[in-house]
Parts: sequence; C-alpha cells; structure tokens
Amino acid sequence: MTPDPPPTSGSPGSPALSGLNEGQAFAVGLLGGPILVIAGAGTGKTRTLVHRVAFLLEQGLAPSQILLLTFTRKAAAEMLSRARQMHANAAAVEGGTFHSLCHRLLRQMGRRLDLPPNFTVIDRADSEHIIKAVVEELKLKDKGDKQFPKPRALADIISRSRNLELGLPETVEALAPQYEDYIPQVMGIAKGFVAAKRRQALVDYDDLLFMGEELLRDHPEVRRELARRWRHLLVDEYQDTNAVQARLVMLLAGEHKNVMVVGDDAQSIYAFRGARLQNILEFPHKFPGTRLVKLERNYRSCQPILDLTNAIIAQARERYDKHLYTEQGGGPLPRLLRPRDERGQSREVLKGVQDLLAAGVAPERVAVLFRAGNDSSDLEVELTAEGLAHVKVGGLRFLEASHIKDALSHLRVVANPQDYMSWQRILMLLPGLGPKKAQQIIAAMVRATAPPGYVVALKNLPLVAQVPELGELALLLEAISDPTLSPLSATEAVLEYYEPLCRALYEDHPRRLRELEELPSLARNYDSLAEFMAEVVLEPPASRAEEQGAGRLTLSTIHSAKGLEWDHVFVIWAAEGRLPAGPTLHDPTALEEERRLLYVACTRARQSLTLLAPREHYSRGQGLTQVRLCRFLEDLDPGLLEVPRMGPVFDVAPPAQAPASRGSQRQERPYAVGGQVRHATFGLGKVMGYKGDSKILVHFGRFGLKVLLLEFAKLEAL
DNA sequence: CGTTTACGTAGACTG
DNA sequence: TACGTAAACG
Repeated sequence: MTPDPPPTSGSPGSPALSGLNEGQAFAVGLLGGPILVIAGAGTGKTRTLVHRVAFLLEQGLAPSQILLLTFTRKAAAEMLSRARQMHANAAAVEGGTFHSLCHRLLRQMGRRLDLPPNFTVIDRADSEHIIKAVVEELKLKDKGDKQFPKPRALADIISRSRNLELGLPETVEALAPQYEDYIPQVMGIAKGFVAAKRRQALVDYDDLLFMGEELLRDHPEVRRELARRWRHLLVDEYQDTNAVQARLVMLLAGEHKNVMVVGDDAQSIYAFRGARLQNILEFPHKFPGTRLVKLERNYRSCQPILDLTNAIIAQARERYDKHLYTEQGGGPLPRLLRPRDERGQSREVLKGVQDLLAAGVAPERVAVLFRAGNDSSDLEVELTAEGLAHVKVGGLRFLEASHIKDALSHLRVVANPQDYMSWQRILMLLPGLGPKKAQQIIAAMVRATAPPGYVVALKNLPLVAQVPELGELALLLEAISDPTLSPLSATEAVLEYYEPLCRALYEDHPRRLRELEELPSLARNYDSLAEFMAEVVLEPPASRAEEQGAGRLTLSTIHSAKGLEWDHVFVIWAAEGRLPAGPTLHDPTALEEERRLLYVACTRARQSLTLLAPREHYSRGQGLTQVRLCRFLEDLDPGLLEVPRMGPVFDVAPPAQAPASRGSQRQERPYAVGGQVRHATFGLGKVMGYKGDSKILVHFGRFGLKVLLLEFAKLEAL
C-alpha cells in the first residue's frame, strides 16, 4: 500500500497524464492490477477516472475492452464525453450502472436462467402492486387488521432483506420490529412475490443484480467470455455499492484483476438500501496486491468551507483517516441562519439568491439542498411567486406518476404479454371495469390461448359486445403489436387512445397531458419496445425542466446532489427531525449516515455555504413546535461558523443544546412524570417526560410514544 | 354483485 | 397524503 504516491514517471507528452497532481497521476498511470483510490470530496475523483480511461486508450486498448461502472448512467456519459477530449475513442467505451450492465447481460443470456428474453423490468411501485395482489390472493391478512404491514412496508422489508442479505425474520426484527408478529405472513408474501414475478416474466431492481451474479457465478463460460471482453474495469462511487455489487466486481475482474475502484467512505449515503462501507475496507483483501492511492488535496472549496466540513466529519465513528486541505485560502466563513419559521427560511434563501444574482452570479451556479423531497415545498412557492426560475432534482419521479404508468402499461403488455399486472392496469382504466372484472377478463384470455395470442383472444371475448371500450382497447393493442412499428409510432398511438381516458380520470388532466407529451421524444431513441420499456424504468429520464437547467437555480435532495458542485450552496432544514430525518433519530447507525449526508451537502460548495434551520415550525399534527438545530452543527468550534443575530433569536429560544430536562424552567407541569393520563383519541397513557416548555411526552399502549402540545392535548390525569 | 364514492386514520425519506 | 375500509349506488 502506498499512502503517499511518488511522482509518476508516465510517458511525457501524454495528454492523459498531464494536468494531474502526483496522487492522481500515479493512479491514472498504473498499468494493471487492482487499485483502490480513496478520494475525498472535491479531490478530483472524476478527473482521475476520466484520465484513466484516456490513459488506457493511449496504451492501445480498444474502447470495447474498458467497462466503466458509475452510479447513474448520466455520470458515465459525462465522464466519457470528457475523456473524449483527450482521446477520440473514449465515446465508444462501455459505461453504465450495475443495473444496466446486468440488464444487458440478462437480455442476451437470460435463457440460461430460464428467463425469457422479453422480460419486463419493474420499479418499486410495480413491486408494491404485485405484493398487494399476493396478499389478497393468499388471504394472509385478516379483515380489519390495521396493524398488518402495508404493501409499501412489505416491499421495503423484502428488498432490504435481499440487499442486506439477511434472513426475513432477522430483517423484520432489526428494521421493522413493529411487524414481528407477522413474520410468517411476511415470509409467505415474499415467496408469493417471487412466484408472481416468475409467472409474469418480471424482474425487479434487486433481481437484476442477483440474476446477473447467478449468470456469472454459475456459468464459467459466460465469466470467461466477459473477462476476455472487458480487460479493464473502473468503478466509481464504490462506497455506495452493496454486497452483491462487490461480488459482481469480483466475478468480472477476478481473472485479470485489472480493476480500479474509486470511493470516499465519508460520502457513503446509501446504507439504507444495503450499501456497505466495508466494501472499500475489504477491497485490498479481496484483491491482494491492491495499490492504495489517497487523494486529499481539495480543488473545490475554499478553506473556511473545508474547515467546517472537516470538523463535521471528524466526529464520524469509523472512517479511513484523511484530512482534506486546499491552497485556495480566503472566502467567507460559512453562515448559520436561524430564521423564525419556514417562511422566514424561504425569505432568507430568496434574499441570499437575489443578492448573488445582483452581484452577477449566474443562477446555475447556485443550489439549495435538503434532505427530503418536500422539504423545499414552501421555498418553491416563494420562488415561483418571485418569478425566480428553478429546477428541482430528486423527489417524485416522472415515471412514478400514475398517468405515465397508465400509458406505458399499454406498451408493456405488447412487449411482454405475460405482464398481467399491466393488463390489469389498462383494463381498469375503462369505465365500469374494476379489479374483479379485470381479473375475469385476464382469466378468460389465459384460458383461451397462450401469451402471444392474448390480443386476439381479447377481441373475441363475449364481453366486448357489452363494453365497446374493450373493443377499442383490443384494436389499439392489435395495431401496436405490429413488430415493424417503431416505438415512437406505438407511443403516439397509445397517447391518442389514452388522452380521452386521462381527461375523464384526472381532475388535473392539463398538467398530466403535458407530461405525457414528453413520452414520444423519449421513445424516439429506441429501436424496440422492450428496450424502451426497460431503459425508461432503469434510468428515469430527466424531465424536460431538468434539461433546461441553464439559467436556473437548482433545488435538489442531497442524495441527488451527490457528485455535483456549485459555487454557492444553501442547505435548508439543517434541523433535528429533518436532517437528521425523524425516523433515524433513535438509530445510531442511521444517524452516522445522516452526518455523512450533511457532509456531502456542505462539500458541494465552492465559494459560499449557508446553512439554515428555522426556530419553530407549525404542522397540523403537532401544532407549533420548537425546532432544534441539527446535532452535527452543535458543539462545533465557534470560529467555524458565522452566526448572524436574527431578530430576537437568542432572547426567546433557549440555547439549542440545552436538554429539556435541565435548567431552571418554572413553567407549569400539570401531569406528574410516570403518572397515568387519558387522551380523547389515544386512550390511556403514561407520562414519560416533558419537552421544552410546551410539550409533553406520553406513551400510549396502542399508539406508542407521542409528543403532545400541552395547550391542546386535553389530557385527564388519573 | 362489483364499482364508485366518502370518510377517517396511520404514516411520512433518500434511489 | 394516500390508502383502506365501509356504505351507497348502478
């Protein structure tokens, strides 16, 4: 292992080796064997990968012999287009995500696993639909059982169990103990889910990886062929890979061991879906002879931002030791603002952005980051009211919208007639057809013929005489079943058919119809329907607004901001319950990930960083509550953050870190801690304590721990 | 009988 | 919010 690499002796005049610092050049210029690059935020990780691609091409490798695996397909495309400026062949390098790689392999060779080549890739929402159907089919749920896990929770448990590679009972106990009593049912549902997917030739995200692994693991000839094909493997964002992805790297590179993985343990933010920090730590053991390169010189942020981010991550529990430094001195101290409420927060951001724009900063150099998709809702309203153009990244996806799914389902049943879930969906769109009748129609079709003949069978059903819309559906499907028809024409035909249905179905059809208009331009890029359907699910396309990012301020979830950077960054809701998010507050491991999330957010900033946390918040459920500053920003060296006085902040709010139990409160505490109380809705409960001046913590037998506002709670002491 | 509609309540994220 | 349940409707 080489912590501080010596200067490289690469061939002079090589474009791939010029313009790099010593560590970068060392990593880029290694000729073969396993390489682990630990690259802190802003240290030129992408640059290193880009130059590495160019270097390998300079060494005479064909572009088809290089495989670049990244976190999104967009990232791969951007890296390859940058590499192309150094080497013309770079555009032909194969790149993509683990999921897209496995998808391609399974389309070509899935037969070996009994997977038909026209299988359909399903997303999370599809999985939930199937799970719901399985629960109904197996009659596992007693009527009126309100505790029974919802399809969403079930899908979550099943997927997590697979990604963590932990048994279902253990997963439930560890991650969803409230469902402990339902473990047998959950296991039955998981089994039914597998069967339903197989029956319909459906493959979910997790299946892609595990089946890809199976293909490579159990078929040595496939493994050998791929090892011959890709002589060099480059993997970005290695800290966010899970166990099966690490094994895929092993299977792909096991023979030649020409593999470079790049990652930053401090930026691991996907543990919630099975990412393992250990993959980085274990890499040198899996690949003996690994050369380790650490990149610690930061080229992105100015010193005060770096000081703050170093301090935030310094408190993390386990990490590769590294300390980022920069030679860009100066720059303003990061600011921490505590506006009174969410509205005040939005106003502060607005004001900050307007000041920047007035100073000549281009809007696309500014971003507002937040933990969860709807943390920005109030800000969006304010921005729109002020006429400030912005794009929002992350949160609800284009493809998850029901009208998009409706339209695509018509294409899906043509691509894969066994996709009964999509059949059900398109049948239920017709007036008078509910779940029961749709089921009957599907059953009749299945009885009448084998999968390729379903459309004809549908046309000949007696029911068509009573429901003319069914006949129209059959006509549409017949038309788009024509294999010579392009995906574009098929999509246009579907939209023409679907438009009146959409109008009838949704109040807000103008917006939905506008979004549907984006489908044809997507379809145009594909040669076959199956390909179109799969790609669109694997890498949901950026919405049109997103592509028009130029000239607009960016609003983004922190997860979606990974790998990106802006001159000026605002982080809103840096507050307990938001960042860190509520559900993580009692889970130390999850909290560590929240810390890294704050770290990722702050390290996106080049020149200025503003953190905001309202002091109070009004929500319907809880009324007016005090908001505590994000714990990772407390107890920092006061020299790291500028905290401007804002209104009567310090006169009214108690110091944020003062625990509620301490101090000289003299407010009323009408209910004794430990005593019994009764609540109109929640019933009997036990007083656990008080939170601040205004709230009481009560544990209710049936509803768990509640935080109630004393003013409104109407509790009765017993 | 199955579909539609109205209502109340649990649960909320990140890809 | 959005989902699941219960009652009304065709």
